[in-house]
Amino acid sequence: MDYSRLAKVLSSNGCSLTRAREQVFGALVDKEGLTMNELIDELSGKVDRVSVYRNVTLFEKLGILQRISNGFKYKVELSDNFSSHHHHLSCSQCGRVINIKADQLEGAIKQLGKDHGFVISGHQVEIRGSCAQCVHEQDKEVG
Amino acid sequence: MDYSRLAKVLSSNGCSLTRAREQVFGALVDKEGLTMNELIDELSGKVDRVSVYRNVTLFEKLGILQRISNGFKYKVELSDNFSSHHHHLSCSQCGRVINIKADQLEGAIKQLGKDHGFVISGHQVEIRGSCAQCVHEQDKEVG
DNA sequence: TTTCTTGCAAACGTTTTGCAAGGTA
DNA sequence: TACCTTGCAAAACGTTTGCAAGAAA
Repeated sequence: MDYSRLAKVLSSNGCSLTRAREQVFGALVDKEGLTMNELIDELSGKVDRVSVYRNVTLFEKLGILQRISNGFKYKVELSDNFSSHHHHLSCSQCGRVINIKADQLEGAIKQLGKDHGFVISGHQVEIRGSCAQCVHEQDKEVG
Repeated sequence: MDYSRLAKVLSSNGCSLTRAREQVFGALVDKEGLTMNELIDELSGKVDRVSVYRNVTLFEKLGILQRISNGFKYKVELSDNFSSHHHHLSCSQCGRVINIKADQLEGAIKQLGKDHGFVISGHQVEIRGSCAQCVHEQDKEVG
């Protein structure tokens, strides 16, 4: 695992790359968003839940990760700096959050800000429904 | 206050229009979204917080109200059946959630579902930033 | 050494559950 | 009567705080 970019962001903010931070970061690399509980479970025995919370908060402040809406809970995932800007399809059946590119949305959102004199600092699009896989499973059951 | 449509939805689902439900519904009419605490405070002395929660849950199930993301908390507002479909500008400074129409987004979102074989049941767009009023206040302070 | 981090325990705010009493049909 | 609904108390979560011990510079 390459922690050099992480280490750089941390050290330039007066923080060090500790074992716990490596663990939290490592648990998020190449993953779709995780709930706090999933993240805590995955790190259980390795990092205390309190440290998970503290480092998630820190990482968010440093722009290392972001929270994404998932129903009325949230999930965490590495931020655009460590992955790339995208939006989410939330499957209500299996709970997956699928990352998608959505260039068309970006323009429409910028325009809305302009129309309403609103200075946009960020946005989030959550599309709820059933993913292709769950729809497929259902079709099999019914058919 | 006209509760006839509310009564109709309730009774067609085997529920009655009680005093508490009138109160909860009434507190939401013609309002931008409220947090649970705001709603509970507004009904304090009139409806117990537990009943507020229970009826919010019921109303959501019956499509009477919807929860909207606000940061990683949520607010509640009457659903599209009792108001009209719209999206939200969340001001991070004053906390207001401003309702907007966003026709351009609707098409883009539908298309995304198609592209990914995803059956959309609902969507939510949250645009965070500073509302015109807060930006204006700030300009005054600085200038 | 000095400062940053961690783990544990305990506090907190939000939401849910159990239950007996009060309404409604 | 039979069922719904409410309020209260208490439990269950998710998250944060205080503090003393452990790691990093």
